[in-house]
Amino acid sequence: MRTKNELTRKEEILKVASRLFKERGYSAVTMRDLAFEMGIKAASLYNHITSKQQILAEIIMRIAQDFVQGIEAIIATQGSAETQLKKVIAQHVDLTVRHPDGLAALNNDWMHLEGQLDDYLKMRSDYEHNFRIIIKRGIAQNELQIPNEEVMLFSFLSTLRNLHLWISKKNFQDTDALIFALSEILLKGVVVCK
Amino acid sequence: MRTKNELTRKEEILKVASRLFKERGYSAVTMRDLAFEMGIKAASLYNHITSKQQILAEIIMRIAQDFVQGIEAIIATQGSAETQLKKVIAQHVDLTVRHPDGLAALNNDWMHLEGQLDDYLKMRSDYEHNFRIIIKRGIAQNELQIPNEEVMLFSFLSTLRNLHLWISKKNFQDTDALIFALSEILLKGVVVCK
DNA sequence: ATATAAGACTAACAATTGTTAGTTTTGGTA
DNA sequence: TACCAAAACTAACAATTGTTAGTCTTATAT
Repeated sequence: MRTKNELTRKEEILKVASRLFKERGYSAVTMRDLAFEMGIKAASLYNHITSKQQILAEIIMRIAQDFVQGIEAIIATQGSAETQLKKVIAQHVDLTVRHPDGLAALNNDWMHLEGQLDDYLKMRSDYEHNFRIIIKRGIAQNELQIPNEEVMLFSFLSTLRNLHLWISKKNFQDTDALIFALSEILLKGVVVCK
Repeated sequence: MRTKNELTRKEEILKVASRLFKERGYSAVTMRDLAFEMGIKAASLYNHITSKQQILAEIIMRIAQDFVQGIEAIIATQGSAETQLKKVIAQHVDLTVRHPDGLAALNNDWMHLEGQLDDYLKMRSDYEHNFRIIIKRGIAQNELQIPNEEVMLFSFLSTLRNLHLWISKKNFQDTDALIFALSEILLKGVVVCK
């Protein structure tokens, strides 16, 4: 029971911390804020975690790992570039649905990582590298038609990285519908095809 | 000369503050950090500004006003929905080029506004309201073909709001080229039209 | 040259920060 | 029941926070 409860309580802290980091940002959340939301005193947090910094690192690095592993799996499949891009979109939606608050922290507070900042930056550039591979293959095979690869990468990632602002909001119901709409809008645009 | 210098010095503070807020976020920047970057002591800042909070508010509200006024002017023109959307894109690029750091602060730190938070939120929802008007008109006139209006709004705004991450970066040269590429990608998508 | 005011400075404040040490409470197991 | 460890507590710390009060410096306009 020791191990099980320890994990549970620590996970609870990470969950509450994610929400607070999303609402106010890492720097504006104090250990006393976090403790209050947990219904305990600040000093008690340290029975479960070792530092505020560790909380942030754990929230961010777990999710970052999921993304990197995910896109590597997608690259390994044999689909067309369009199919792979749809899978990337679906992965972003899926991970955002599962960790909406954590993704906000990842997006907004990664620069407050200390010991693991370099690791994070490496993972991010690996991810973008794999994204570019998909794009380049699509262009080479005449599947994609893009005026500027980097602008496309930026545009896609801007939308996908901010999904947490949309999900965990008022009228979000259907994951599959969101994936479909996003795929259509990102891949096929919005103006009527002439 | 009094007024002129006062403005200049204060503007200098706002400019340096914008950069620091972009790099670390409002809460993580101390008045001593800001003063150090200005080459003076923290207390001296208060000869030019009244509080840290006022710095943030001034940075954000000025830019927010530009956006609201800009989209109202665009709505007032007679162009097609596609033309108006291109103007919205161009406006985002233009304002981001002029205030890249300020836009980061606006995006990331608006929740730390105190007295003017409600004003800001009203301006943001006004802006989105006007954006929706353009979209709805385009749909009504069969110019736009969209599976989900709200997802399209979200996708556009995610990209446009994060332009500061792209601009003020390595290889950015040509504003017009960026506007063109963004318009193509956002409006016409990336897959080859069948 | 001198008056003036803009704008820098030093020193200090009360509050808040993350964290530690040491102690008590709690609840399940022997 | 007695024990034990998990997990809460109180109290305190050194550092840092935004800000104020009061003083000195500097440069320009008379």
